[in-house]
This record gives sequence, structure tokens and C-alpha cells, in this order.
Amino acid sequence: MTIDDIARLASVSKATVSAVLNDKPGVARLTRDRVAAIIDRFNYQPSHVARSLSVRSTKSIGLVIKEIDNPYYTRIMRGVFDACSRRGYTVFLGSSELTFVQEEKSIQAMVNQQVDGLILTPLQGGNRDITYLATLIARKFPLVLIGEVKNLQTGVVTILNADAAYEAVSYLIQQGRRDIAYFAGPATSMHNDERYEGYRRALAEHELAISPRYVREAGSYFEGGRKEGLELFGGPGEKPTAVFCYNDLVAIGLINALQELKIRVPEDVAVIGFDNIDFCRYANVPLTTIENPAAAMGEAAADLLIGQIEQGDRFVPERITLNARLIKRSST
Amino acid sequence: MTIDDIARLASVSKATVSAVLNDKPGVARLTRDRVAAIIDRFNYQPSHVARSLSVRSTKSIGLVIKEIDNPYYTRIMRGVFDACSRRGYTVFLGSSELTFVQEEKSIQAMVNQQVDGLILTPLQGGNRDITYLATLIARKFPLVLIGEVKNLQTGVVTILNADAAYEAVSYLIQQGRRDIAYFAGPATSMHNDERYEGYRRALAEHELAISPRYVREAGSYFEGGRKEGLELFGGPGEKPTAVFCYNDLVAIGLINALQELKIRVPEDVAVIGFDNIDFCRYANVPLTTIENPAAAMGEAAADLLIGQIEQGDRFVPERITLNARLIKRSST
DNA sequence: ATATACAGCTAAACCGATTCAGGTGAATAT
DNA sequence: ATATTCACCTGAATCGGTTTAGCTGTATAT
Repeated sequence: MTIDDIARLASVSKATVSAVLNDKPGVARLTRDRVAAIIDRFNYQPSHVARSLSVRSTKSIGLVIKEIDNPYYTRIMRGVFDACSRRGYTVFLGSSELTFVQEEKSIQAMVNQQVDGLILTPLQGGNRDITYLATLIARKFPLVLIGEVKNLQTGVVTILNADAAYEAVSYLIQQGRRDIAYFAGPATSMHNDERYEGYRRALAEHELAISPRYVREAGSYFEGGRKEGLELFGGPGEKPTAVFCYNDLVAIGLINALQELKIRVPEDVAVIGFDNIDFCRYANVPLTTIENPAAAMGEAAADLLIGQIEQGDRFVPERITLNARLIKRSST
Repeated sequence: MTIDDIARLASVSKATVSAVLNDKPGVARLTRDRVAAIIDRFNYQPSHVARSLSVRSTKSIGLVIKEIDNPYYTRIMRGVFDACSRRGYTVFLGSSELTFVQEEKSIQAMVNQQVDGLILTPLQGGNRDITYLATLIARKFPLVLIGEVKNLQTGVVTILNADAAYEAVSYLIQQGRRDIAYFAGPATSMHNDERYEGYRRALAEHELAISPRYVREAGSYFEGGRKEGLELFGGPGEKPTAVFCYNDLVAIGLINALQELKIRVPEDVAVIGFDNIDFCRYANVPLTTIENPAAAMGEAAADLLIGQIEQGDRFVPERITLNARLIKRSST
């Protein structure tokens, strides 16, 4: 079934059928009804591909995330997906698998599929090569980043990591904790820099010194948190009375280590995570953490992107900042 | 940049350029090199959309899962994604959000986008309407299901749920447990039926009776497991010494309830889950469970589907069954 | 009565690729 | 010298839509 068939059956031109399909004016009531009747009698669906070729838009966007099966990115996905389906866009899935090569490949695959725009949770780090993304932006290709990349003029959606970290650490101080450690994320992560900054600011504001032994790179997984926990709390030397962690997995790993060492949470040591993954609720010590509104970020990114796509030219790169709030549970 | 531009620049016809692009024979070495040089000098990428229209294939598939941010489906996604990118297909994301209406909508959106085929983790239940899927199949639309749907002749990828459950329950019996409960999944789930069947068989084989009080519908989430756990173990009456759970979340909910009731795991009660989500490893009582090879199923489904797409006609609906093995940890 | 406006419709160009039935000329066969 | 073969290349049709300029014929204005 093509538009020609419908035109023939209705004895009109395909231009008229097209007008009916797209609710364009200039078709008499009677004709419109007759054509519409035939269209749904034969259950005709216009070819999306042909339409795309003609109007130069595929009504689809690409989403390239860091890891497909990471609950945090998964929540971003859900937000993007929801916003897109609401606005009639479909989404292509891509993943950078944590490597720059793969990231660029995925982006290229999407661009090649001629998506109308792209949402990216960019990899970060000193050795980040900006050129490819910059080219894309120079070509006016609609692009929205979730998370910052320096020197790139596009739409960006973020949370105020530093402020959230500040709030969390202040809360610990307010509870009487004075020796507070930070279990840091990967050194290449800008999120980590920002969270550290909040930590630093909170301590500085209360005139508490930062002990170098208390700032440890634990990465972003369970194992890192556990390992650093065993080392710091199992080894010799002073022990902190609270730990602010880069993310929830690290916090859970740490708690696991603490329990193994028979150190009580929160009595002996308070722990705060970041992200509020589902797991926090299920854990036997429900984790105090910072709600990272991943789904909302996904939605915001999609809305921003689609706005960008549909505005075309005169569009100014926007920046959306969402709030991350502290969720108090029993680990503090 | 279109194929015409390249043709003009190389002073050949677009047919020749097309032949070069697609590595077709019948182009002289010299010409081929000249054209190729121009193609990559201008960094020309042929329009995927135009190509799709011409060859009637978009080199993309649709993946419709039940829930985007459910770790189990997320692992399926990863498998599908990996297999597809390996074979040069891109994947559209869709979600049924656990409702039949939304499932059909998502599928239609994909079909409308003219994907070459579809992978679906179908909703199940007595009131499942088969007609739409059946129509698709009748139209020879390539479709692979992850999980069974009755009366549908397509590719299917599954695990032997009953056998896996049988193995798990047998293991409990072998450890000396005799009063074994089953915390069941949603009544509409075929997986649940099969797992119950395995449970039943294991008990029957050892001439152990099934106590109706011990078979309880806990659904598929943490809350259900916790609630049924509190009821069964907190209330009056006999208590089982082991529980086989529909899935890991239910098992974790149950363990949470048991800990609240000061019942020791595994000393007083052994618990087995199903799926082996990441969480099992992180829990303070590492959960014995059944490894559900979700990623492998995703890969198998994608391979099956792509095979089906590329074979075209003479294709026989295949069925792939993967093994699920018991992973013994400290909850038993 | 003539000019003007307008609603309703269509023919044909266009989007950017693929494909196939020939055409051309050089090399080989008879 | 003519016929045959073959490698290489091209023109034009095709995929299935959208869009625009222009053509009707009827209604209104002058």
C-alpha cells in the first residue's frame, strides 16, 4: 500500500492524499472524508522512510550513554524515552562502553542513521578529545550533554554537584561528626571534582582540616568502596567518624567492609552516598544519599533537544540545572 | 554532499559512485581509486534514509521490553545491543511499561519506523490478546520473543525455568530442609508457572507434601517479598525452614523481613532467589540464586532475529533454550 | 459585463540513494 | 574482415513520500 494506491482508489491526486494525511488545509470537507475513509479501510500507514527523505527529518533522536546496564544511566534512559515518546520522537540506543573510541563510533552510527539530534552522557577526563563533538556543533547538529564538557557550546543538563555535596557534608558536621572522609570517584570524572569541591567547602566553612589519608580514590563500584573501607578502617592510624562517598555503590561497598570489621553504622561511622539508586532502600542499613534526579535530567535533556531541533536556526544553547536533594535514612 | 556531487566531481555517473560505495564489481581499478579518493576527501557519507527507501531495509531493529529501568531487562538490552552493533544493526528502544496498550503502541511505533525486525519481551497473562502479534507474524514480519507466548509461531529464546527451579529446590532438600515455601511471582507470568512446576516436581520426587500456606503470591518486587515474609514468619502457625523465591527482589525483601524478625539466614531459614541481579553480591547476606543469562538471551535473540531478517523467506521459526545455573552463596 | 478573488485540486519536480537494461570500444575468435 | 565477447560505464526508472506553481471554476466586487 502506497500513497499512489490510495490516490487511485479515491480518484484524487497523491498531493491531496498527502494533504489529508498531514491535516493541511485546502481540501474540501467531502473529499477529506472520502480519502480518510479509504485510508483507514485499508489500514494504510505512510512510509516513514520516504517521508524522512522528503522532509529531511527522521523524527528520531540518538541517546548515547556510558553503560547500558548501569542503573544510573538506565534512569536517564527512562526519562529520555518518556519525554521523546510524549513528543512523537523515537530513540536510538547507543553506548560508549566507557571508551572514547566506542563513544565516537556510537555517535557516528547515530549521525549516520540521520537522527535529528543527539543526547550524550559524555566521557570525561584530561585526555578528552573535543574535536569531533566540536565539528558536530559547528555543523549546527543538535546536541545536548548530560554533564559538562569544557569548551563546548551546546545545551547542557546538570545538577549542582558541589552544592549537593556541600549540603551532605554540612549535615554530617551538624550531627557532630568532625572527622569526615571522602571516598572519591574516578579522577577523570568532573562530577567527582565538583563533589570534592563541595566537601572541601563544607569542611573549610567549619574550619575543619582535610586529612589526606581521608581522601581516597574508590572509583565508582562496590569493590572500590569495600577495598578502601577495609584498608582505612582495618589498618592502623586514626579513623574518621563519617564518610561521604562518590556514589551509592561505593557507599554500599564501604558499609559491607564496615560490617565485616564489626564497626557499627551509623553509631561508629556515618555513611552518605550519592545517586539514590533503588538498592539504597533495600539495603539492610538504608542509605542516606543524595537524590540524583536522573530521570528528570533525561526528560529535561530530551525537551531541550527537541526544542533545539524544532527551532532550527535562532537557538541559543541553554543550560538546565536541576536540584539534587538529600535523603536522610538510617546510615547517618 | 550527495551522490550526485561526488559523481560530478569524479566525472562519472552516480551508478558508478554507487558501485564504488558498495564494493560492487564492474568498476575499473583506476576509476574506483579516483572515486574513492574524492569520497573521502570530502568525507562524504551516503544518506542512510535514501538508501533505506531504495533497498527497503533500514538496518535497524526494535527492542520492546517491559520496563526500561529494571536491571533484568537492562541486561537483555545490553546483549541485544552488543550483538546488533557487531552485525551492523542499530536498535530502537521501546517499552511496554507493563500494559498491553502501551506494548502495542510501542510495537506500532517501531513498525512504523520501518525497523527490519522486532525483539519483544512479551507481557503475559490470561487476557493476553494475540491478534496483533499474530497479524505481524502472518505478514512475515521478523519477530523474536524472549519468553514464551502460547500459540505464536516465531523465534523464541527462553531458559528452562522449571528445570532451574527443580535444581534449586532439590539443592535445598539435599541440605536437609524439608519444609520449603515458594514465594510466587505474579499469577499472570508464565515464568512463574514454570518455576512453580519445578518446585512441585522436586518436592514430589522426595515425597514431600506442599503446604498451601507455604505457597504465597509475592509478586516481583521487594515490597511483596517483605510483606509475605512478615506475614508468614511473624504470624502464628508452622514456619518453613527454606524459601524458594520467584526472583531476587522478592528474596531480598524476604531476607529484610527475616532480619527484622531476628530470624537468622541461613541458619534458621535458607533463601534462594532467581535472576542473579548485581544486587545479590552486594547484599549483606550474599544471596544464593539462579543465574538468569539475560545478556546471553539478548544476544541470542538478536542473532536469531538478524538471521531471520537476512534469510528472508525460507526461514523456520527457531527456538533457543539457554541454561540457567545455580549459584551457591551464603543464604543457603 | 468584466475583473478579481479564492477554494479546491493536480502535475511535476524533488529528496538521495539503487538497479538494470543497454551502449561503447577494445580484445579475441573465426 | 567480420563476428563475438567482455569489461566498463551510463541513462533512466524506481523507492514513497512532500511541495510548489499553476489550473479550474465558482463567488464576489466594480
